Amino acid sequence: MFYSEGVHTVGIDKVIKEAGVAKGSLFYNFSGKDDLVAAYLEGRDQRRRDRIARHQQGLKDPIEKLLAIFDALNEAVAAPGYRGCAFANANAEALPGSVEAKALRTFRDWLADTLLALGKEAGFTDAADVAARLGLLYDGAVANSQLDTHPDAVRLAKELASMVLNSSPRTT
Amino acid sequence: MFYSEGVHTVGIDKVIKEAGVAKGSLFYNFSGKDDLVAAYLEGRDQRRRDRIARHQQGLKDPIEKLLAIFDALNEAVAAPGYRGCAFANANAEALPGSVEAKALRTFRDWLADTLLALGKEAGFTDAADVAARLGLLYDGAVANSQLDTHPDAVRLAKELASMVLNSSPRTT
DNA sequence: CGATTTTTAGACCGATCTGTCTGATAGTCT
DNA sequence: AGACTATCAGACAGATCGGTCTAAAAATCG
Repeated sequence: MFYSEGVHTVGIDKVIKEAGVAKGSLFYNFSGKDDLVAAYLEGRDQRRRDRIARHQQGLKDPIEKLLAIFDALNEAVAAPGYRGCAFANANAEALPGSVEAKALRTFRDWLADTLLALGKEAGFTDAADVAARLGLLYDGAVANSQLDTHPDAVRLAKELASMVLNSSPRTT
Repeated sequence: MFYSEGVHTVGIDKVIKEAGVAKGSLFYNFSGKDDLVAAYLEGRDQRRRDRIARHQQGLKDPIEKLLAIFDALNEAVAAPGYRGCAFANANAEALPGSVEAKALRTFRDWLADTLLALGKEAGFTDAADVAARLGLLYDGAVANSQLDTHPDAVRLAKELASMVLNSSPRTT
């Protein structure tokens, strides 16, 4: 519900009704709504990383691993009810320092690190630049899929990513 | 305030206090908060289109006009307090059919139409494909700038856009 | 079994939300 | 001047918000 309707829009009462649980139980297990939202976002983060790892499984070539990230995204986008990046959405109306902002930062940093590490592993002369370009394409695919419900956005992004990877100079 | 703090976060009372206006006056001029939000988003839409038009001013070549869109974006991103696309942010926690959703659709449709029209004007064999790629890069630049505060995202996107434009087949 | 933990339904709290209403005041027209 | 339009400050309403509390029931565990 937080994902499909928005963190602000969904109140505690809606949550307990949907979960079929007493209000007291919720606050017995979570210190407050912030805590609940943090748990929601942590779950999202974990599942997203798992999905990427699953699509990278068995691949040796770091370039293929980079491209597999787009395959993982493609799976997510194709899922019914896709509404874009949960972290970006939650952050859109959250204040700096909020749990939403922290969750966003956690994922973004992980993504940037992952792209950079794979770029280095692949031997790109300017791995940071390659990582930045891929990150841009990733974000573009996410946003475009959400805002225009364009089914080909991810495929297009992967295509452009291939182009970037093929045209960037490597030491090896 | 709607832009920097979020539509849901900012209440009527905050608005009238900041505007130095009486509550009655606000509801005398606007039928409700939705109406106020709609006006806010319409203003954003107008200013964004104006900014793009300004950057395209004097240019004849449709390809240069396409690239000028990224220049306009660059100006917006560089402005202090940039927090991404106002429509996307407002829509992140809005329900389908809301004024936020309508405003988003209006701008997105305009952007898609504009890209397609310029692509056709430039004589691309597959103008729809070119427009889709540019849209993807545009969205990527917006999202990346917002989520990572990456100052070079727009420049990078324009560079990739140039690559796309140069490598796409044209009839003329 | 007894002791402890967890869940239950729902009343209740104070704060905040959008929106209304009042009655006076000010500005703008002909 | 007179009629109309707009603004004012702020009390008020009804709903909803996150969160607390109670007292009983249920589940868990040594």
